Amino acid sequence: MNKFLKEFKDRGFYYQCTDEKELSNLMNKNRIKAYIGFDCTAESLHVGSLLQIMCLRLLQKYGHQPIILLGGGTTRIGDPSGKDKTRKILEEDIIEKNSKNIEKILKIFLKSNDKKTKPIFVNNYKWLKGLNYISFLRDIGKHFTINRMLTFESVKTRLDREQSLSYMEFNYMILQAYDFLELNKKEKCVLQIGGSDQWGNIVNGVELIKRYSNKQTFGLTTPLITLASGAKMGKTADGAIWLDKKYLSPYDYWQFWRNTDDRDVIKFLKFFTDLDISKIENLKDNNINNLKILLANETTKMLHGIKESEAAEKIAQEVFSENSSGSKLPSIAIDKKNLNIIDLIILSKLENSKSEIRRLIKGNAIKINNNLIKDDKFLIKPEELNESFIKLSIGKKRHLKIKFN
RNA sequence: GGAGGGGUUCCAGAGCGGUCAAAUGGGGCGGGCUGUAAACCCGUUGACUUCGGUCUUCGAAAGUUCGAAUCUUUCCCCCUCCA
Repeated sequence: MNKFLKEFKDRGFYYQCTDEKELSNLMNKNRIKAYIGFDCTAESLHVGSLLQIMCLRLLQKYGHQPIILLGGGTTRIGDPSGKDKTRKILEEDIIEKNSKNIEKILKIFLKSNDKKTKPIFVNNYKWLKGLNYISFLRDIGKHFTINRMLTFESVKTRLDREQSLSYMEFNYMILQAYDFLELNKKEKCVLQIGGSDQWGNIVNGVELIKRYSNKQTFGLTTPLITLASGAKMGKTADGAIWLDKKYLSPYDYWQFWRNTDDRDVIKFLKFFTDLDISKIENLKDNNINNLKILLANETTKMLHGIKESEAAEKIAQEVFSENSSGSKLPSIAIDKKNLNIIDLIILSKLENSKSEIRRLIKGNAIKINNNLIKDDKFLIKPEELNESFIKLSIGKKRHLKIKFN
């Protein structure tokens, strides 16, 4: 089997392929170009897209060239796959802004120094915006039958549940197929990779190219990542795990990985780090917490760089060691004056509801310099402190250094 | 075009004139156990409070009433069925 495909499988990326054997042959013979599409609905990417990004990296590793298709055009329509409702349509300028931001994130993950594997960024708005309706119907539309389109999962679920599916959304799959055709013509792209929910859309593209230009192309999908807990990857109550400092700090990103469920750790090491498969296999018996730290370090390093990753690990050590002074913790500065505990926490912005703070105090959650605060009228007198700062703790995980000016 | 059903606190979902800041479950938060895991147990989950209470919430507005999430009217939005 082709080396790329072998590792693709070993790491657990593989779900389905339109013609694995032929693809393997082709990839053995040639460097190929493969693409993954990213839609521009959100202002940034989150860990939900990380597996696709790892696929792109893997392509580069084996000398193939990734194409990133930014769905500037298709986002204007909205993919009905996996959605039970029509999404609200975004403003044009927001889509443009989103696509630029997404491109920036992807560039962090992909190497650009080798000309042969340098990522190619394209935006399908470029070719979709100027499509002529009549000629599109004649050239492209004739290759699709409604009979078949109705059998696709994305369409079927909507119809089965008698949820409306607009004609606009119904066309999404044709446009995505057309994207592949366009990339095949312009860039000689022969492979589309995507999540398993994209299978239908990808197959459409492969078939369109077959009918339109009588060329063989391929589709490859990755599995939907399911967590041991059954939850969706990367979604927490606070929101998505963003791959952007602006929306999620490197420390919080590090913590996300550090808190991985035991049962998911090995899987994630294979998915989301560059560590050799054989090495990961050997690591299996190590202390699970050390593996989680390794996972957190590797993933954070890849996105935010080694410095941020090391800093995050150090902060974590501070935060979770029982009697630390908190010297390395994030800090804020406030004016030197007597403050009661509730006002102090409000100023720290760790909480913004006084009722909630009172509840936390009742629940034994608040500590100053590792001492439990029981009284919600507790007064902090900066003048009487030995140090120029205090460590404020809420629960076990939130700590802050407060300096008095 | 006709006939019904519904919009409740983060989510699902009870309540259908006072005892409702609103059952129950999920999620969140905090505590316990532990390993920053899972499972489990306990507490908590609108805001403010001098801890007595006070104020603001049940799609929107107006009204009936001593008193409305609960009744009436109008409006907006969802859904189901029939043609």
